[in-house]
Amino acid sequence: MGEQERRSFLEELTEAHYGKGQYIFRQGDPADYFHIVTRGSVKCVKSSPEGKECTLKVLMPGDLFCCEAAVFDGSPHPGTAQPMGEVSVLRLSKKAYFDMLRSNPDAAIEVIKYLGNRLNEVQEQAKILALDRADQRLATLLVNLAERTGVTEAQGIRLGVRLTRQDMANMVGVTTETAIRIMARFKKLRLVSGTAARLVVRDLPRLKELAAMKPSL
Amino acid sequence: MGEQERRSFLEELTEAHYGKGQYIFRQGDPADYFHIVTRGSVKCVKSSPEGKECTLKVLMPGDLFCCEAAVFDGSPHPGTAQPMGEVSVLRLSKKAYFDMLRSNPDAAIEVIKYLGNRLNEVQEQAKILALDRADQRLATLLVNLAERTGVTEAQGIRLGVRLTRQDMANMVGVTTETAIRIMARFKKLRLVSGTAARLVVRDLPRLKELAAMKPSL
DNA sequence: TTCAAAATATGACATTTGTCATATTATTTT
DNA sequence: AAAATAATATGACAAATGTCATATTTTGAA
Repeated sequence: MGEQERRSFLEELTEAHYGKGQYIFRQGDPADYFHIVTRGSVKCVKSSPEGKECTLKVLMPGDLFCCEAAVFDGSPHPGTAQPMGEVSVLRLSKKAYFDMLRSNPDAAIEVIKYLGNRLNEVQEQAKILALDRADQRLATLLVNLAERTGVTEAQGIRLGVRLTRQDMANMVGVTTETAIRIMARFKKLRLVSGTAARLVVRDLPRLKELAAMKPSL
Repeated sequence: MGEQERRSFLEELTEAHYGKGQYIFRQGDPADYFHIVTRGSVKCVKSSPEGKECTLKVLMPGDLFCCEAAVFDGSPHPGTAQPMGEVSVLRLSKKAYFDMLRSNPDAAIEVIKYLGNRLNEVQEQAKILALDRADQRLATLLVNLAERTGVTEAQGIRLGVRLTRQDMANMVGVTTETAIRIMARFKKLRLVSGTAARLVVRDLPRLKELAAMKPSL
């Protein structure tokens, strides 16, 4: 890649900031940009015709969200991207993204790797939704978040994202009430503590067991 | 890409055939090849520690199955690839695949497009597993298969894949009994007819409605 | 601080789905 | 054709999860 080309990509790379209550894009919007999270976290949400919502993924800094299919074939965004607090993202126009991939095979391979990982991740998630009970799915979620975003503290691992029971419910495909009841059980068993703003995983190993176990506690 | 290079890729491209009862690869196997289906259909299956199974996707001719993450970072196959009847696949070694992507940006972009579409597909599937009832999920499955593999006949659209109720159950995350009961209901409503070897969708529009509808029939 | 809104909690009950047992019907194989 | 196997069917009951109502607590904003 020549200097010229590199400069032209950089010119098309802009940073955007979003806050609570805003949307980066919404389900059905035209897909004109390729995005990269640089600060904060972003929720990827899909909603059904009846208004029920499901959170597919929490993107962290470094994550791409391109909605590839949409960017390439001009179809609308299949879901909504919603900031969780203050967020910054880099945006690259469709054309610049495409040119970059064409002229930079290494970048293309990185994107392939990234998409491959995401694909595996979602397939694992689909398996869990298809086969596991609600409490197992919730345990799996807590384990993943603890490992991906957790900060070790005196009492356990504090999650790096603010998550209400409703958020968790949307991530594992249950109602808010069910999520609340299961979390109450987990709290009683000293597996977790705290709520939304300060959620702590106190017993990772037992949560992991529970995620793979038959009988519900 | 020079003639030399092209020839070297082709040299590494071999065709393999599989039949009923065999495996193309199994969950946990090392991932050494990139595959393309050329004939027949292939089931992608994941199983849980307790032995329950879930079918994530039926691959048709033209589909890639590379388990990208696995091919790139040397991790084991995250699932099993199982022929449904007689199947042919092209296999390309890891190294040849990688070289091909590096030297051929257009191919890399095609792979990115393909993976992007797959990602959307699985995310849609996850949404459905998270939010819809069993009968809606089954209706969605029948609609998709009718549109993807169906052949129009006098009585309706005949599916191009052999699918037992158990197969369907594994695809939508319910037990075999539940799939049987729901299919019995669909049959009574004249939405479908036939079993495994000869499954016919008789009323696509109503199945589509049902897939998006609140009350169960 | 005080008030309003959001989040968590809990009970009673309905619905959905799973489990297990057993029977019947198709399909393959011998 | 007969036997064996696989697939479909159905009932009775148990377990998981959803729904709706309402209360309490926590958090954030005026």
